[in-house]
Amino acid sequence: MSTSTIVTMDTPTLSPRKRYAPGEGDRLRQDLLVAAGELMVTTGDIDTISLRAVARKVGVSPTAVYRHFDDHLDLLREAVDSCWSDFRTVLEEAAATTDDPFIAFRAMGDAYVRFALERTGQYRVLFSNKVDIGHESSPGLTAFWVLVDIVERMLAANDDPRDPFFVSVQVHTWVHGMVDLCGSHPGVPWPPTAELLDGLGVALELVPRAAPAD
Amino acid sequence: MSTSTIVTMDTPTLSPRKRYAPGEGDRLRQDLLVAAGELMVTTGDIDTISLRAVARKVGVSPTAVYRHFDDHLDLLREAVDSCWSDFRTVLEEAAATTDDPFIAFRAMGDAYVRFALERTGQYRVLFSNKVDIGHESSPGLTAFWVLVDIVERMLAANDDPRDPFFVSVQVHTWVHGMVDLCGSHPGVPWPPTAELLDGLGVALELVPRAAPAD
DNA sequence: CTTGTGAGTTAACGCCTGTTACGTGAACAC
DNA sequence: GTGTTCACGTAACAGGCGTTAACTCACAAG
Repeated sequence: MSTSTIVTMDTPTLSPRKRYAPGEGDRLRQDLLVAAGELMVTTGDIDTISLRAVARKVGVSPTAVYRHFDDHLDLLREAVDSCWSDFRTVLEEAAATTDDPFIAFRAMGDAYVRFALERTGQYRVLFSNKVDIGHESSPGLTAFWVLVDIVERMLAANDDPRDPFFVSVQVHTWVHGMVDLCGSHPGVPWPPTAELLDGLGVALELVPRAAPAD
Repeated sequence: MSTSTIVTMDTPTLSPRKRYAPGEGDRLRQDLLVAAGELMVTTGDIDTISLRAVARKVGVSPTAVYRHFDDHLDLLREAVDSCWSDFRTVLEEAAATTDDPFIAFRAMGDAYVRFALERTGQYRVLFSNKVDIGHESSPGLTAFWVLVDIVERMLAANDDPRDPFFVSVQVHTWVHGMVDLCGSHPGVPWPPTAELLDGLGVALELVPRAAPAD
């Protein structure tokens, strides 16, 4: 008999998985990336994600990975890239809902916080990535420039002479600190994130300037 | 012959290490903690620090660890504790150099940033620790209350009615975001940290209030 | 000189890992 | 029907890991 009852770590326990038809083998590639992304959610650490674990989650043998990726690192790199792409899309869509920079700013902040707190593991992989994946900064930077643009428009509306880049760095570092700290220390009685976001806008004067009393 | 030329991963390449004399075996315990701390500096991730790697760094066999620690997790937990203790000492000493809360605030901020940027790996272990070490929050909290005290005195000096705890959370989240982001993405052209710290004090109004023009 | 004993070491176990070489079986082309 | 090709699977490798059991060996006490 070729089938045994022994369940090793490599044999999936359920869903014997029909193999994809010839020509659409690239779908497995996508499945592997999704599985890697899901593993990030629970581990929050990229170098504890083994090639075998990803294959196991999809229900495929470890060697099947090599048909679609050069090696372990290549798989992880692509998975991180696709995660960056998700994150960027979320932020850009939130920012594009309105032309009012103040509203867009808050929408972007909310989206940022929601992503970071709902998909904490992935967020950690993106931002506390010590693995040298190569071009680590560029995918995140494109979303950052959207923020700089919004900040620029807010400052202009307020006749505020501050440097938009500097203020954007202030915004991003602060929001990152909030979500990273709250996400990693859930036991601490943090103030609600909405309140913290409000405080950020007030402290950095990124709210519509009140019309002077006439 | 009992000595072979084969260098396995467990045999140290240099310094055959004299064993400690009877009675002072506890010194190896300390050596192991120091070695674990040094590994944190380079890895920044606690669960890639293997028991064997720590033993290797000290120049001792893996099993020697078990004389001083229950198991792998016990070793890591003690190492993290000792790292927390270092960090707390640095902050408290910086804060205790003066009675002026505004000066103490800045000194504490500088010390925080310096620790985080010089010992990035250890800082990451302390604050992005997803391993459930048990009492994860308490050692850091004691240093946090020192901050709350300083903030309280600053607010009092300024007749500022804000909640010291809330403001302290704002301070800490922001500083954490700054050092975490700068530390993990060294390629980005960050503004100087001193400038960012200044901006933090200004934005959160944690500077001596200017005397009203008379 | 004998006898412990403290401070380690050696050998081995079972497991998980990335990676290679090779096999297999179904779908399509002709 | 035959052959090829695509989409995988099987078996095996070498090496790292935590952990256990048993051993060694210098030094101190009596």
